[in-house]
Amino acid sequence: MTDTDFDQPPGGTPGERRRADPGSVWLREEPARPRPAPLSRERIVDAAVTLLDRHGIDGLTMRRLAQLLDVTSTALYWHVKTKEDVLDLALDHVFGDVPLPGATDDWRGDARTLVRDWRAAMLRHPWAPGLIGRPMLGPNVLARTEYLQSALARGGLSDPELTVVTRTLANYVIGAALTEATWHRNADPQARTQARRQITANPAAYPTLHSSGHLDSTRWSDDDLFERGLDLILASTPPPDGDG
Amino acid sequence: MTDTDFDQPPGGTPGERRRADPGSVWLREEPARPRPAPLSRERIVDAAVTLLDRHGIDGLTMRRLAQLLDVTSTALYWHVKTKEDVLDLALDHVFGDVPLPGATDDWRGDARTLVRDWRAAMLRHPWAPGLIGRPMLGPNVLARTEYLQSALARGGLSDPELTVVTRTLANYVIGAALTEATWHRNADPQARTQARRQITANPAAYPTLHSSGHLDSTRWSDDDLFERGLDLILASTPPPDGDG
DNA sequence: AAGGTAACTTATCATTGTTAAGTCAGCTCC
DNA sequence: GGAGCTGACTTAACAATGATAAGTTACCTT
Repeated sequence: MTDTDFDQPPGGTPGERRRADPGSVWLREEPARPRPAPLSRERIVDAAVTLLDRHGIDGLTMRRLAQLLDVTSTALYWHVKTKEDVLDLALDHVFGDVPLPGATDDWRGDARTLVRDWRAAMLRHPWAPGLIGRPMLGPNVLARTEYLQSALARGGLSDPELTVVTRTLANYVIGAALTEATWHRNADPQARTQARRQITANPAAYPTLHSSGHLDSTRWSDDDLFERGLDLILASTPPPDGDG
Repeated sequence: MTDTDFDQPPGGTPGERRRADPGSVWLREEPARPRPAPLSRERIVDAAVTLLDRHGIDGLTMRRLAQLLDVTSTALYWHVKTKEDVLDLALDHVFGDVPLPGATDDWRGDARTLVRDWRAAMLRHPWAPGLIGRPMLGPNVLARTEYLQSALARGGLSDPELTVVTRTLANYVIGAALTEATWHRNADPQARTQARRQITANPAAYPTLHSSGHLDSTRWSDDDLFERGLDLILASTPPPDGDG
């Protein structure tokens, strides 16, 4: 919490347009940037993401956000109706980072790449998974889901299985990102080790977890586990010569 | 938000031990319950769950919680260190509701039952999935994970696959509960239909989603889809005569 | 009866999201 | 070219919230 970027020395606020007492004309600097940048909704979202990345979900307050933009907090409400709007926009912004490459012959590879990037985007902004829990209907999300499902459709999936696999993949990536981000967010890299101690402490209560090295990040890499889980789901898709 | 159980008429607070001005002895009711119930950590958690079920995550404030227990808000801090503690305990409480039946011969059925109940417990308390995002290390969670993994181990899974399948199932159920609870929480049953309109509105942008009836709850039942997704993951486990 | 301590209550804060009302530049319109 | 409108802010202020510090009371022990 003791960080820069707010709590700046009260004498400062560098290149701003403070009203103050005018004094002599000669001492007044010419209004080089009387309106440095018009403060758009986009700039607000960018700043919000920056702040969220730096200080987590609790670190985003309207006042800090405003301060980062060199504006009063109430100015934000001109461009945005509520703080929840900011969060919604920030979340959608994250999904916009997931690339939508062109479809190739390898439909399975296309699906895998999308899901992989999906997870990566969320892990780059560990606060994002925690925000899922409101209707994710941004055009960015829908577009990615469309891409995913169309790839699966190219693979021969149809009617009920198509929806099942699409949803399963989506649920899988959300769940994985959410749990991984939880560890990621506790900046303390020892947090997980500490957690694991709970299991190693009494192996009698958790015999299987103990011997399988559950939560043991030295034994299992999250990336590997995710990829293998992905294989597991995609492997169940019909072989190339499926009917339909 | 205009609901009962707070906003009770200011004259009321029925059977409480208000100090007030003593007045005549005869008018004072005898102290039938001077300490109605000692207010344990358990009672706090129970009340918190009640409040969360009724008013969602934003409806839980320390003051309302206290009011429901007929106590001042600061009294809670004697039994609990912070509000986050209350949330952690409430979340763990939910997982405690997932039954842990004895292991049967049908290990696949055991795993399926556990995961199914896991999801059901979260959907019974739609605020719960939103709270995942803190180190879920309560003994209840660990016990259920142990049960799940031991069932899979009985099925012949070992070393890397065991961890992969366990995690995949956990991620799947978390993701499913989270997204489903999102719809569930918007009490408006039309919300989803309204959301779907976004797809049906321009089928050109979302051809596959459109023709597959994505989000169409009249076409797909969430329960069915979940069960099929579960089949999909469990089907990839080795056949009965696998090596090991 | 004395004293100690568990279990509260009464005051009180700082922080937060948000609204209402003022200000001020730049533009249009007569 | 001044009047007035409006977009884009600022200043002031509020109610709600999580939390702390300092009382206060009931009960239990000695």
